Amino acid sequence: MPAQRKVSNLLALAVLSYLSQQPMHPYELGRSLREHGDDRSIKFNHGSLYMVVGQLARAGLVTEQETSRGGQRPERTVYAITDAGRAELRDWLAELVGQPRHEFPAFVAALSLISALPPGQVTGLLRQRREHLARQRAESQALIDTSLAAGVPGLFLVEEEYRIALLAADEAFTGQLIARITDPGTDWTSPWAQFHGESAPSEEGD
Amino acid sequence: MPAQRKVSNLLALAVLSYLSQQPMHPYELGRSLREHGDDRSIKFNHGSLYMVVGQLARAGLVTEQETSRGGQRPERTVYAITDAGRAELRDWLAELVGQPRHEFPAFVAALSLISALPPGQVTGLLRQRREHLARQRAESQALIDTSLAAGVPGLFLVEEEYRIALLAADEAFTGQLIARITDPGTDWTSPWAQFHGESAPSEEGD
DNA sequence: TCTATCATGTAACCAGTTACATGATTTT
DNA sequence: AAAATCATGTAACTGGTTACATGATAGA
Repeated sequence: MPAQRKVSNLLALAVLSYLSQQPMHPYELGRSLREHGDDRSIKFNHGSLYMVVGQLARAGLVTEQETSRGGQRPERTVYAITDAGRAELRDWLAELVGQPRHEFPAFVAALSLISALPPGQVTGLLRQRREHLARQRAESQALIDTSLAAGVPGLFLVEEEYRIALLAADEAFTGQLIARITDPGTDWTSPWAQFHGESAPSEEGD
Repeated sequence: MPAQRKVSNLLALAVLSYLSQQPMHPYELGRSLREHGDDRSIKFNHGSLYMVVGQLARAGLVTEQETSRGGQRPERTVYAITDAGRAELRDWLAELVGQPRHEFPAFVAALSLISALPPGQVTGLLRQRREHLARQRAESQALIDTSLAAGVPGLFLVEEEYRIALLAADEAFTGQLIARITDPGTDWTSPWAQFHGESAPSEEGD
């Protein structure tokens, strides 16, 4: 087994990465993450940042560097990455890139139970889905375009391109699924429809 | 905002679906889930089942139907779905199919921080990744083939086909990314390599 | 100057995982 | 009959989210 990480939350990876550039206090980390749009790639909220930084500190991957009070503001604790932290960052990143793990997207769960809805309703929902996906894809593309125009190097936009690739594949799959359900030649639609007391859905409007 | 679900764990969706067929006790639910291979689509373990069933009961979406003791075995509590539970099942499924939510796959996180690794190492890792993906895709395909041969209707294998579609897209993207990094014509590889004190990686072996 | 928003952190709560417990079968 | 595995559940712990608290600045 691959040596369970002491801190498994992916937010910790981002924290290590940012701290490898320069020491910061948690709030500043949050600001930086948002500014760089990393909140699109890594789930986080105010609370989880403090939690993760605490975990990293307990694990010895970061240390309190100074506890300064600027003016009358609450104490801000600045953290710095340690050598162990740098090693963890490299090792963890390498693992994530080199060894894809089995994940559980919500749509997979939904598909595995899809027979609980009648096929007529499902085709409608799938059409809706396709539109949502197209819109999301367009948004991602727009984000890339404006970023590039603003001078952001392409290297820092690969994750967005990856997202687009997945969205496109999802869209294509969704379209094919609609076709298969509405295609009267398919074997599995009729029993499905009958189970729900429906007749097979027509192929209008695809 | 879309009326936060009282129980948000996707395992609960599967539980509702299975209980809509017939009442069962938690352990039996677990067995059924594994037998149908739903553990590939929905993350669960022994403990989380009991938790989720408890949550569903508190939310009124399922009820204890009977508490039978068969022989000397520990008490088995059998649960049945309620009308509210059936409504929740339909509504939740419809939402999941019709409105794709923003998700956070690990590889997206890794890509967003990829500049922390030197490009030479990254290309190697990406090649590794591509092989892993190909293997996973082959496994999924094999699973589909044997299931179909065993008489499982295609309707119950769509989620596996979806997974294959995503894996294929991922593979393709990974290949293109390797090409872009090793392509000496690309603008973003050189500064990246220099930042790590490397020369740009060559395009051998792709 | 009152109100809103920013900046910063802590505490309480809930969800999820791991470990424990125990009687019943089956295998050796 | 001892050991392993199945069947079933509970309890303890850890991770994550939401809500709370509070001084500082900026806008009305």
